[in-house]
Formats: sequence, structure tokens, C-alpha cells
Amino acid sequence: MARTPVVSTALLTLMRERHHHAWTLEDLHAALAEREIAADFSSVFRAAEKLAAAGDIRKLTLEDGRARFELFDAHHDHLHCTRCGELVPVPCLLGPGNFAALEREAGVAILDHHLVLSGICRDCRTVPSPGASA
Amino acid sequence: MARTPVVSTALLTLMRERHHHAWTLEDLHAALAEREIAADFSSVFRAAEKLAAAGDIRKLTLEDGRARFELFDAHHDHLHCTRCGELVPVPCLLGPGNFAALEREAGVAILDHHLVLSGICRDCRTVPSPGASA
DNA sequence: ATATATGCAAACGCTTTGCATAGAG
DNA sequence: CTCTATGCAAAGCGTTTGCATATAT
Repeated sequence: MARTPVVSTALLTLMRERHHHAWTLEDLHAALAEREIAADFSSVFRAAEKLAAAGDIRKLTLEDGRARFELFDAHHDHLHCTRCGELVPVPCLLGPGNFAALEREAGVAILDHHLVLSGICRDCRTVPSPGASA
Repeated sequence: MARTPVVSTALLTLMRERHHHAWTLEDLHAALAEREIAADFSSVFRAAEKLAAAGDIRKLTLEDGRARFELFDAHHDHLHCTRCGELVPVPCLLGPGNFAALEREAGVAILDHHLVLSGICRDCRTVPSPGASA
């Protein structure tokens, strides 16, 4: 290469070290800043896109219209916690077996799926809600 | 009321008459135009939001970040055709039974879900692909 | 008069791109 | 010299809002 890709590398390191699951660009940008890496937003964007294109991370978009990035490991689905807003990974609930009947009956071909559950994550279930005693 | 809601009414009529399933604001705006209803984009937006708030229609947002509106009937999921781009309704594949184990094991509570399948819709499977002979 | 519907134009939020610079090979 | 990474600033795109006007009750 012609220049050391500081941002890409830092992003990957970050995502591997921290537990935070799905990162918005803003999350990534802020996390880099905490580590004294004052990257520009566009650089974070480009680095994330590049990593996604390379298959290192995965990009997904939620109902709220904001992009999220996560490490690209085994397929899993997500739970969007309506209380804390986190996008929590959950094991995939759907396999080919679930699609066979539909494909046959509806005459469609299913190649992939994207499932987002809405509900309350484990952490929020064990913690009193924010305004509980206020 | 204080003024006849032309746009809202027209939208509802439109969505009930045509088969087009999930409408973007642009779709709605264009369809109204075809019917000589030159509504402003913001009016279409406001009318759609109002109908959604009233429970007549449902608003959803896809990976592409664009809002879609559809008549609010029985819950169903969607197939996003990667060939023609349509968002086709398919019967819901997930019921409480699918969530029980996950809720128990992961300690979460699931209230709703949003499933989008990716694949090829029936129409596209029976028609040669756009660039097939070109 | 009052309350809702609409048009017009501008603001917004997030994403994306153009252009110039920097630095490694 | 060439090629990629980065910063800065601005453009894009779809959505949303502020304000003035129109109209039915």
C-alpha cells in the first residue's frame, strides 16, 4: 500500500476488543476519538465501507435509517431493544427448513433474510426502567 | 373537520384499489399525479403519516432507508425482490412458538418482529431477466 | 371565528463525494 | 513517481417542519 491505513486498522481493533455489538458511524467516530484518533467522519465512513466491502465487517440498516456495522461472523439476527436502543445479537431463528414451504407455495426463491426482533434485552430486564423511581 | 382531506382520502382509495403493495412516498406522489391530483410532496407525507398514526396504513423502512407504506391488514412479512425491487408480502413465518426458547435462554422479551427476506419474486422467476438477451 | 388541509420553501439528519494534500513504496 | 489514506467542505437524498393561505363548519 501507499500509506498506512490508520483508521481502518483502528476500527477493526476497536470492534474486536470491545463488546459493543453494532456500531453506528457516530459510535465508531466517538470511540476512535476516545483513543486519541481524531479521524474525520468521512474517513470513518470510508474505512467502514472498505472493511465492509472486504468482508471483514457487515453493514446493516435499521428502521431508524441509520447504518450499523458489526464484525462479520456467523449469521445471527438482532434484537432491537426498545428501552436502551441497543441492537443485540441473537442466534438465527430461521433456516432453510423454514423457507421450503413458502418457496414452494409462493413460487419465490429466498436467498437471504434480515430479521430484527423488537423487545427488551436481558440487561434492561434486570435493571429498573430509567424513570421507575423518578 | 374544517376542510376536506383530499390527499388522505385519495391515498387510501389508491392503496385499496391498486395491487401495488408497499408504496414509497414517491410512488404515492406519482400515483396521485396520474389521477390529476397534483399534491405537494409534503402533503403526501403528512397524509401518509396521519393515516399511519390512525392505524389505517403501516409505515416501514427498508435497508435502503426509504419509507414504505402499506394497508394495515393481518401481519405478514416481506420479500424484497433483488431483481425488480418490489417489496412483496408473504405470510408470516414466525409465531410465538419460534420465540419461546430464545426468550427463555437469552433472557429477553420479544414483542414484535420485522422480517425481510431477500430473493426473487414469483413474477421475476417466470420472466426472463432484464438483460438476458441484451 | 376556529380548526384542519395544503402548498411552498427551507431545514434537517445522515450519508456520500470532490478535491487537494500527505506520506509510504 | 504512483498509489492509497485522510481531511475539509460541500453536495445529495429522502424526510420533516415553519409559515402563510385556503376552506369547510
